[in-house]
Amino acid sequence: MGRPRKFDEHDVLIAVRRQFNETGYHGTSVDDLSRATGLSKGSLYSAFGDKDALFRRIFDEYCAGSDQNAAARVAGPEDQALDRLRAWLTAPDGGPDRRGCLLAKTTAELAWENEGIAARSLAAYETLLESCRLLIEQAQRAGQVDPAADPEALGGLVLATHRGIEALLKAGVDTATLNRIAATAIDSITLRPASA
Amino acid sequence: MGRPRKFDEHDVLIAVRRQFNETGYHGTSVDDLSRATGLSKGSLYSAFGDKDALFRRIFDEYCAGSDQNAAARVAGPEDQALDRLRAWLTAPDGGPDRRGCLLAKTTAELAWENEGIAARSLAAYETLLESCRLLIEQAQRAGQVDPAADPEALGGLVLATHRGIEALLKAGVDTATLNRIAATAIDSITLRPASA
DNA sequence: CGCCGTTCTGAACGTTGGTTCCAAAATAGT
DNA sequence: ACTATTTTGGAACCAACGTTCAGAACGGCG
Repeated sequence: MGRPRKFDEHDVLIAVRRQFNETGYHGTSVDDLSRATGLSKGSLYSAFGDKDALFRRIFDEYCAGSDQNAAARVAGPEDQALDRLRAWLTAPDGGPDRRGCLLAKTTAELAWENEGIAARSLAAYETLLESCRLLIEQAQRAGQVDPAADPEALGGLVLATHRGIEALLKAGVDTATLNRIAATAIDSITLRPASA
Repeated sequence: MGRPRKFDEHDVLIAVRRQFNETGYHGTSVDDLSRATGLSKGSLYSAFGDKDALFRRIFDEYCAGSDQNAAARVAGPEDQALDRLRAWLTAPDGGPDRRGCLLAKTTAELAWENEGIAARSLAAYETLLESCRLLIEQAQRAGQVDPAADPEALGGLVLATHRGIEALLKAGVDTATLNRIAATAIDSITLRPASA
Protein backbone atom coordinates (compact mmCIF):
# COMPACT_ATOMS: atom_id res chain seq x y z
CA MET A 1 0.00 0.00 0.00
CA GLY A 2 1.00 3.62 0.38
CA ARG A 3 0.87 6.37 -2.17
CA PRO A 4 1.26 5.00 -5.69
CA ARG A 5 4.00 6.25 -7.97
CA LYS A 6 3.00 8.88 -10.44
CA PHE A 7 5.64 7.87 -12.98
CA ASP A 8 6.48 4.85 -15.08
CA GLU A 9 9.92 3.64 -14.13
CA HIS A 10 10.73 2.53 -17.64
CA ASP A 11 9.85 5.88 -19.17
CA VAL A 12 11.92 7.70 -16.58
CA LEU A 13 14.93 5.52 -17.29
CA ILE A 14 14.59 6.21 -20.99
CA ALA A 15 14.55 9.94 -20.37
CA VAL A 16 17.55 9.62 -18.08
CA ARG A 17 19.45 7.64 -20.65
CA ARG A 18 18.64 10.16 -23.31
CA GLN A 19 19.98 12.96 -21.15
CA PHE A 20 23.18 11.15 -20.24
CA ASN A 21 23.59 10.17 -23.86
CA GLU A 22 23.41 13.77 -24.94
CA THR A 23 25.49 15.55 -22.32
CA GLY A 24 27.57 12.77 -20.76
CA TYR A 25 28.03 11.89 -17.12
CA HIS A 26 29.99 14.89 -15.91
CA GLY A 27 28.07 17.18 -18.22
CA THR A 28 24.62 16.47 -16.79
CA SER A 29 23.49 17.75 -13.43
CA VAL A 30 20.82 16.21 -11.27
CA ASP A 31 18.74 19.27 -12.10
CA ASP A 32 19.05 18.34 -15.77
CA LEU A 33 17.80 14.86 -14.95
CA SER A 34 14.97 16.31 -12.93
CA ARG A 35 13.96 18.50 -15.84
CA ALA A 36 14.32 15.65 -18.37
CA THR A 37 12.20 13.25 -16.36
CA GLY A 38 9.69 15.63 -14.84
CA LEU A 39 10.50 14.20 -11.42
CA SER A 40 11.79 16.24 -8.53
CA LYS A 41 15.27 15.58 -7.27
CA GLY A 42 13.94 14.05 -4.08
CA SER A 43 11.86 11.56 -6.04
CA LEU A 44 14.81 10.61 -8.20
CA TYR A 45 16.96 9.96 -5.15
CA SER A 46 14.38 7.90 -3.32
CA ALA A 47 13.63 5.85 -6.41
CA PHE A 48 17.08 5.27 -7.88
CA GLY A 49 19.71 6.36 -5.38
CA ASP A 50 22.38 8.90 -6.19
CA LYS A 51 23.58 10.12 -9.58
CA ASP A 52 26.28 7.48 -9.79
CA ALA A 53 23.89 4.60 -9.13
CA LEU A 54 21.42 5.98 -11.65
CA PHE A 55 24.08 6.24 -14.31
CA ARG A 56 25.39 2.79 -13.54
CA ARG A 57 21.89 1.47 -13.89
CA ILE A 58 21.16 2.85 -17.35
CA PHE A 59 24.67 2.06 -18.52
CA ASP A 60 24.43 -1.55 -17.42
CA GLU A 61 21.07 -1.86 -19.10
CA TYR A 62 22.47 -0.38 -22.28
CA CYS A 63 25.36 -2.83 -22.25
CA ALA A 64 23.00 -5.71 -21.62
CA GLY A 65 20.96 -4.56 -24.61
CA SER A 66 24.11 -4.46 -26.69
CA ASP A 67 24.93 -8.02 -25.65
CA GLN A 68 21.42 -9.15 -26.55
CA ASN A 69 21.51 -7.49 -29.95
CA ALA A 70 24.84 -9.13 -30.65
CA ALA A 71 23.41 -12.52 -29.77
CA ALA A 72 20.37 -11.87 -31.94
CA ARG A 73 22.54 -11.06 -34.93
CA VAL A 74 24.44 -14.31 -34.52
CA ALA A 75 21.22 -16.31 -34.26
CA GLY A 76 20.04 -15.81 -37.86
CA PRO A 77 20.39 -18.08 -40.87
CA GLU A 78 23.98 -18.68 -41.90
CA ASP A 79 23.59 -17.77 -45.53
CA GLN A 80 22.48 -14.26 -44.53
CA ALA A 81 25.26 -13.63 -42.04
CA LEU A 82 26.98 -11.15 -44.31
CA ASP A 83 23.71 -9.31 -44.86
CA ARG A 84 23.24 -8.98 -41.13
CA LEU A 85 26.74 -7.58 -40.79
CA ARG A 86 25.97 -5.12 -43.56
CA ALA A 87 22.75 -4.06 -41.91
CA TRP A 88 24.53 -3.62 -38.59
CA LEU A 89 27.22 -1.44 -40.14
CA THR A 90 24.63 0.64 -41.94
CA ALA A 91 22.35 1.37 -39.00
CA PRO A 92 24.21 3.33 -36.33
CA ASP A 93 23.51 2.36 -32.74
CA GLY A 94 22.26 5.57 -31.21
CA GLY A 95 19.09 5.83 -33.22
CA PRO A 96 18.35 8.14 -36.13
CA ASP A 97 18.90 11.43 -34.27
CA ARG A 98 22.64 12.01 -34.31
CA ARG A 99 22.96 11.20 -30.58
CA GLY A 100 25.28 8.26 -31.04
CA CYS A 101 26.02 5.15 -29.05
CA LEU A 102 26.03 5.46 -25.26
CA LEU A 103 28.64 2.75 -24.89
CA ALA A 104 31.07 4.61 -27.12
CA LYS A 105 30.42 7.91 -25.41
CA THR A 106 30.76 6.48 -21.94
CA THR A 107 33.93 4.56 -22.71
CA ALA A 108 35.52 7.67 -24.13
CA GLU A 109 34.48 9.80 -21.19
CA LEU A 110 34.95 7.52 -18.20
CA ALA A 111 37.02 4.43 -18.95
CA TRP A 112 40.25 6.19 -18.07
CA GLU A 113 39.17 7.24 -14.58
CA ASN A 114 36.55 4.68 -13.61
CA GLU A 115 37.61 1.08 -13.32
CA GLY A 116 34.11 -0.32 -13.06
CA ILE A 117 32.95 1.44 -16.20
CA ALA A 118 36.11 0.34 -17.98
CA ALA A 119 35.49 -3.28 -17.07
CA ARG A 120 31.87 -3.23 -18.23
CA SER A 121 32.83 -1.49 -21.46
CA LEU A 122 35.57 -3.96 -22.22
CA ALA A 123 33.21 -6.85 -21.58
CA ALA A 124 30.67 -5.35 -23.98
CA TYR A 125 33.30 -4.90 -26.65
CA GLU A 126 34.55 -8.42 -26.22
CA THR A 127 31.04 -9.73 -26.63
CA LEU A 128 30.77 -7.75 -29.84
CA LEU A 129 34.13 -9.08 -30.96
CA GLU A 130 33.02 -12.63 -30.37
CA SER A 131 29.73 -12.14 -32.20
CA CYS A 132 31.54 -10.61 -35.16
CA ARG A 133 33.87 -13.58 -35.27
CA LEU A 134 30.94 -15.96 -35.26
CA LEU A 135 29.23 -14.06 -38.05
CA ILE A 136 32.37 -14.16 -40.14
CA GLU A 137 32.59 -17.91 -39.59
CA GLN A 138 28.99 -18.23 -40.72
CA ALA A 139 29.75 -16.23 -43.84
CA GLN A 140 32.75 -18.44 -44.47
CA ARG A 141 30.64 -21.57 -44.27
CA ALA A 142 28.14 -19.91 -46.59
CA GLY A 143 30.91 -19.33 -49.10
CA GLN A 144 30.77 -15.53 -48.92
CA VAL A 145 34.07 -14.98 -47.13
CA ASP A 146 37.42 -16.54 -47.93
CA PRO A 147 37.60 -19.68 -45.75
CA ALA A 148 41.36 -19.23 -45.45
CA ALA A 149 40.95 -15.90 -43.65
CA ASP A 150 41.33 -15.62 -39.89
CA PRO A 151 37.77 -15.11 -38.58
CA GLU A 152 38.92 -13.44 -35.39
CA ALA A 153 40.98 -10.85 -37.25
CA LEU A 154 38.24 -10.24 -39.79
CA GLY A 155 35.62 -9.96 -37.07
CA GLY A 156 37.82 -7.45 -35.31
CA LEU A 157 38.08 -5.45 -38.48
CA VAL A 158 34.32 -5.34 -38.86
CA LEU A 159 33.91 -4.24 -35.26
CA ALA A 160 36.57 -1.55 -35.63
CA THR A 161 34.86 -0.29 -38.76
CA HIS A 162 31.55 -0.15 -36.93
CA ARG A 163 33.01 1.82 -34.04
CA GLY A 164 34.78 4.10 -36.47
CA ILE A 165 31.55 4.82 -38.32
CA GLU A 166 29.97 5.58 -34.97
CA ALA A 167 32.79 8.03 -34.15
CA LEU A 168 32.46 9.77 -37.52
CA LEU A 169 28.71 9.96 -37.02
CA LYS A 170 29.20 11.86 -33.77
CA ALA A 171 31.49 14.24 -35.61
CA GLY A 172 28.73 15.04 -38.07
CA VAL A 173 29.95 13.23 -41.19
CA ASP A 174 26.91 12.82 -43.43
CA THR A 175 25.05 9.54 -43.50
CA ALA A 176 25.57 8.93 -47.19
CA THR A 177 29.33 8.88 -46.73
CA LEU A 178 29.01 6.59 -43.73
CA ASN A 179 26.81 4.18 -45.62
CA ARG A 180 29.29 4.10 -48.45
CA ILE A 181 32.03 3.24 -45.97
CA ALA A 182 29.88 0.45 -44.56
CA ALA A 183 29.23 -0.97 -48.01
CA THR A 184 32.91 -0.77 -48.87
CA ALA A 185 33.81 -2.58 -45.68
CA ILE A 186 31.54 -5.49 -46.54
CA ASP A 187 32.81 -5.51 -50.11
CA SER A 188 36.41 -5.67 -48.99
CA ILE A 189 35.87 -8.81 -46.97
CA THR A 190 33.58 -10.52 -49.47
CA LEU A 191 35.05 -13.40 -51.39
CA ARG A 192 35.13 -12.58 -55.08
CA PRO A 193 34.84 -15.39 -57.61
CA ALA A 194 38.38 -16.14 -58.83
CA SER A 195 39.05 -13.87 -61.79
CA ALA A 196 39.90 -15.67 -65.04
CA MET B 1 59.75 44.94 -18.27
CA GLY B 2 57.80 43.78 -15.24
CA ARG B 3 58.17 40.52 -13.42
CA PRO B 4 59.10 37.72 -15.80
CA ARG B 5 56.99 34.60 -16.10
CA LYS B 6 58.10 31.67 -14.05
CA PHE B 7 56.65 29.07 -16.41
CA ASP B 8 57.15 27.95 -19.97
CA GLU B 9 53.91 28.43 -21.82
CA HIS B 10 54.47 25.41 -24.01
CA ASP B 11 55.06 23.09 -21.07
CA VAL B 12 51.96 24.38 -19.33
CA LEU B 13 49.83 23.79 -22.41
CA ILE B 14 51.14 20.25 -22.62
CA ALA B 15 50.19 19.59 -19.03
CA VAL B 16 46.78 21.12 -19.61
CA ARG B 17 46.22 19.00 -22.66
CA ARG B 18 47.24 15.91 -20.79
CA GLN B 19 44.76 16.65 -18.04
CA PHE B 20 41.88 17.40 -20.41
CA ASN B 21 42.79 14.30 -22.37
CA GLU B 22 42.51 12.16 -19.28
CA THR B 23 39.42 13.54 -17.59
CA GLY B 24 37.61 15.42 -20.34
CA TYR B 25 36.26 18.96 -20.35
CA HIS B 26 33.44 18.64 -17.85
CA GLY B 27 35.44 16.19 -15.78
CA THR B 28 38.37 18.49 -15.04
CA SER B 29 38.12 21.38 -12.64
CA VAL B 30 40.30 24.46 -12.71
CA ASP B 31 41.84 23.13 -9.52
CA ASP B 32 42.85 20.00 -11.43
CA LEU B 33 44.50 22.19 -14.05
CA SER B 34 46.23 24.19 -11.36
CA ARG B 35 47.59 21.01 -9.81
CA ALA B 36 48.62 19.57 -13.18
CA THR B 37 50.48 22.69 -14.26
CA GLY B 38 51.86 23.89 -10.95
CA LEU B 39 50.35 27.29 -11.61
CA SER B 40 47.87 28.96 -9.34
CA LYS B 41 44.37 29.53 -10.62
CA GLY B 42 44.95 33.26 -10.85
CA SER B 43 47.99 32.78 -13.04
CA LEU B 44 46.09 30.44 -15.31
CA TYR B 45 43.31 32.96 -15.72
CA SER B 46 45.58 35.91 -16.39
CA ALA B 47 47.67 33.93 -18.86
CA PHE B 48 45.02 32.03 -20.80
CA GLY B 49 41.60 33.39 -19.92
CA ASP B 50 38.85 31.20 -18.57
CA LYS B 51 38.49 27.43 -18.69
CA ASP B 52 36.62 27.51 -21.96
CA ALA B 53 39.26 29.60 -23.74
CA LEU B 54 42.02 27.37 -22.41
CA PHE B 55 40.29 24.26 -23.64
CA ARG B 56 39.58 25.82 -27.00
CA ARG B 57 43.24 26.72 -27.27
CA ILE B 58 44.65 23.25 -26.68
CA PHE B 59 41.92 21.66 -28.76
CA ASP B 60 42.59 23.90 -31.72
CA GLU B 61 46.29 23.21 -31.43
CA TYR B 62 45.62 19.48 -31.30
CA CYS B 63 43.45 19.68 -34.41
CA ALA B 64 46.09 21.73 -36.20
CA GLY B 65 48.64 19.06 -35.30
CA SER B 66 46.30 16.41 -36.67
CA ASP B 67 46.01 18.36 -39.93
CA GLN B 68 49.79 18.67 -40.15
CA ASN B 69 50.37 15.00 -39.52
CA ALA B 70 47.84 14.15 -42.20
CA ALA B 71 49.64 16.37 -44.68
CA ALA B 72 52.99 14.85 -43.71
CA ARG B 73 51.68 11.36 -44.37
CA VAL B 74 50.52 12.36 -47.82
CA ALA B 75 53.87 13.96 -48.63
CA GLY B 76 55.94 10.76 -48.72
CA PRO B 77 57.02 8.63 -51.68
CA GLU B 78 54.12 7.10 -53.58
CA ASP B 79 55.39 3.55 -53.55
CA GLN B 80 55.34 3.57 -49.73
CA ALA B 81 51.87 5.04 -49.35
CA LEU B 82 50.42 1.76 -48.15
CA ASP B 83 53.21 1.37 -45.63
CA ARG B 84 52.45 4.79 -44.25
CA LEU B 85 48.79 3.88 -43.92
CA ARG B 86 49.80 0.70 -42.13
CA ALA B 87 52.07 2.59 -39.77
CA TRP B 88 49.33 5.09 -39.05
CA LEU B 89 46.81 2.36 -38.26
CA THR B 90 49.30 0.59 -36.01
CA ALA B 91 50.37 3.59 -33.92
CA PRO B 92 47.42 4.97 -31.98
CA ASP B 93 47.19 8.74 -31.77
CA GLY B 94 47.21 9.40 -28.07
CA GLY B 95 50.70 8.15 -27.37
CA PRO B 96 51.81 4.89 -25.78
CA ASP B 97 49.96 5.36 -22.46
CA ARG B 98 46.39 4.35 -23.06
CA ARG B 99 45.16 7.95 -22.96
CA GLY B 100 43.77 7.98 -26.46
CA CYS B 101 43.16 10.68 -29.02
CA LEU B 102 41.95 14.05 -27.77
CA LEU B 103 40.00 14.71 -30.94
CA ALA B 104 38.01 11.51 -30.53
CA LYS B 105 37.38 12.13 -26.85
CA THR B 106 36.34 15.72 -27.38
CA THR B 107 34.05 14.95 -30.29
CA ALA B 108 32.33 12.27 -28.25
CA GLU B 109 31.94 14.50 -25.22
CA LEU B 110 31.09 17.89 -26.69
CA ALA B 111 30.08 17.77 -30.33
CA TRP B 112 26.42 17.32 -29.44
CA GLU B 113 26.16 20.40 -27.24
CA ASN B 114 28.87 22.71 -28.60
CA GLU B 115 28.56 23.91 -32.14
CA GLY B 116 32.05 25.38 -32.34
CA ILE B 117 33.68 22.17 -31.19
CA ALA B 118 31.53 20.20 -33.58
CA ALA B 119 32.60 22.35 -36.50
CA ARG B 120 36.30 22.08 -35.68
CA SER B 121 36.00 18.32 -35.20
CA LEU B 122 34.22 17.84 -38.48
CA ALA B 123 36.86 19.88 -40.27
CA ALA B 124 39.62 17.75 -38.75
CA TYR B 125 37.87 14.56 -39.81
CA GLU B 126 37.34 15.84 -43.30
CA THR B 127 41.01 16.66 -43.57
CA LEU B 128 41.79 13.12 -42.49
CA LEU B 129 39.30 11.77 -45.00
CA GLU B 130 40.92 13.73 -47.77
CA SER B 131 44.44 12.62 -46.82
CA CYS B 132 43.32 8.99 -46.71
CA ARG B 133 41.83 9.34 -50.17
CA LEU B 134 45.08 10.78 -51.48
CA LEU B 135 47.09 7.97 -49.92
CA ILE B 136 44.83 5.39 -51.49
CA GLU B 137 45.28 7.07 -54.86
CA GLN B 138 49.03 6.94 -54.37
CA ALA B 139 48.82 3.25 -53.54
CA GLN B 140 46.71 2.71 -56.62
CA ARG B 141 49.31 4.38 -58.84
CA ALA B 142 51.96 2.26 -57.14
CA GLY B 143 49.99 -0.85 -58.06
CA GLN B 144 49.24 -1.91 -54.50
CA VAL B 145 45.52 -1.17 -54.53
CA ASP B 146 42.99 -2.11 -57.16
CA PRO B 147 42.86 0.86 -59.56
CA ALA B 148 39.18 0.18 -60.18
CA ALA B 149 38.31 0.83 -56.55
CA ASP B 150 36.76 4.11 -55.44
CA PRO B 151 39.55 5.93 -53.58
CA GLU B 152 37.16 8.06 -51.56
CA ALA B 153 35.23 5.06 -50.29
CA LEU B 154 38.41 3.13 -49.55
CA GLY B 155 39.96 6.13 -47.82
CA GLY B 156 36.83 6.45 -45.72
CA LEU B 157 37.11 2.80 -44.78
CA VAL B 158 40.69 3.26 -43.64
CA LEU B 159 39.74 6.31 -41.58
CA ALA B 160 36.80 4.50 -40.00
CA THR B 161 39.05 1.58 -39.13
CA HIS B 162 41.55 3.93 -37.54
CA ARG B 163 38.90 5.64 -35.44
CA GLY B 164 37.49 2.26 -34.48
CA ILE B 165 40.87 1.04 -33.32
CA GLU B 166 41.16 4.21 -31.30
CA ALA B 167 37.78 3.54 -29.69
CA LEU B 168 38.71 -0.05 -28.86
CA LEU B 169 42.00 1.17 -27.43
CA LYS B 170 40.15 3.42 -24.99
CA ALA B 171 38.05 0.44 -23.96
CA GLY B 172 41.18 -1.48 -23.03
CA VAL B 173 41.37 -4.00 -25.86
CA ASP B 174 44.95 -5.26 -25.90
CA THR B 175 47.42 -3.85 -28.36
CA ALA B 176 48.19 -7.16 -30.04
CA THR B 177 44.56 -7.53 -31.08
CA LEU B 178 44.45 -3.95 -32.34
CA ASN B 179 47.60 -4.43 -34.37
CA ARG B 180 46.16 -7.55 -35.90
CA ILE B 181 43.07 -5.58 -36.87
CA ALA B 182 45.25 -2.91 -38.45
CA ALA B 183 47.21 -5.47 -40.41
CA THR B 184 44.00 -7.13 -41.55
CA ALA B 185 42.60 -3.80 -42.69
CA ILE B 186 45.61 -3.15 -44.88
CA ASP B 187 45.51 -6.70 -46.20
CA SER B 188 41.86 -6.40 -47.12
CA ILE B 189 42.45 -3.40 -49.35
CA THR B 190 45.71 -4.65 -50.87
CA LEU B 191 45.54 -5.82 -54.45
CA ARG B 192 46.45 -9.47 -54.66
CA PRO B 193 48.08 -10.84 -57.80
CA ALA B 194 45.36 -12.60 -59.81
CA SER B 195 45.21 -16.18 -58.60
CA ALA B 196 45.91 -18.61 -61.48
C1' DC C 1 69.37 51.67 -5.05
C1' DG C 2 64.55 52.59 -5.68
C1' DC C 3 60.88 52.94 -8.90
C1' DC C 4 57.77 50.68 -12.21
C1' DG C 5 55.29 47.28 -14.50
C1' DT C 6 54.19 42.68 -14.58
C1' DT C 7 53.34 38.22 -12.50
C1' DC C 8 52.33 35.36 -8.58
C1' DT C 9 49.74 33.62 -4.69
C1' DG C 10 45.98 32.66 -1.96
C1' DA C 11 41.91 34.30 -0.08
C1' DA C 12 37.30 35.66 -1.18
C1' DC C 13 33.06 35.75 -3.92
C1' DG C 14 28.75 34.19 -5.75
C1' DT C 15 26.85 30.15 -8.11
C1' DT C 16 25.93 25.69 -8.98
C1' DG C 17 26.67 20.97 -7.74
C1' DG C 18 25.01 16.63 -5.32
C1' DT C 19 22.54 15.15 -1.41
C1' DT C 20 19.34 15.09 2.60
C1' DC C 21 15.25 16.10 4.95
C1' DC C 22 10.43 17.06 5.93
C1' DA C 23 5.69 18.31 5.72
C1' DA C 24 2.00 17.68 2.58
C1' DA C 25 -0.41 14.52 -0.56
C1' DA C 26 -2.17 10.28 -1.95
C1' DT C 27 -3.90 5.68 -1.90
C1' DA C 28 -5.25 0.68 0.24
C1' DG C 29 -6.85 -1.65 3.82
C1' DT C 30 -9.63 -1.50 8.15
C1' DA D 1 -13.49 8.11 8.01
C1' DC D 2 -9.30 6.80 9.89
C1' DT D 3 -4.72 4.81 9.82
C1' DA D 4 -0.63 3.04 7.91
C1' DT D 5 2.56 3.57 4.38
C1' DT D 6 4.59 5.38 0.52
C1' DT D 7 5.59 9.16 -2.77
C1' DT D 8 6.06 13.95 -3.75
C1' DG D 9 7.88 18.69 -4.28
C1' DG D 10 10.74 21.89 -2.58
C1' DA D 11 13.42 23.97 0.90
C1' DA D 12 17.84 23.44 3.14
C1' DC D 13 22.62 22.04 3.30
C1' DC D 14 27.45 21.94 2.47
C1' DA D 15 31.07 21.13 -0.64
C1' DA D 16 32.99 22.18 -5.02
C1' DC D 17 32.96 24.98 -8.85
C1' DG D 18 34.52 28.92 -11.98
C1' DT D 19 36.00 33.41 -11.43
C1' DT D 20 37.84 37.76 -9.48
C1' DC D 21 40.65 40.53 -6.64
C1' DA D 22 44.23 42.73 -3.57
C1' DG D 23 48.53 42.64 -2.15
C1' DA D 24 53.13 40.47 -2.00
C1' DA D 25 57.05 39.11 -4.99
C1' DC D 26 60.12 39.98 -8.52
C1' DG D 27 63.35 41.89 -12.51
C1' DG D 28 64.51 45.46 -15.55
C1' DC D 29 65.78 50.12 -15.93
C1' DG D 30 66.91 54.69 -14.67
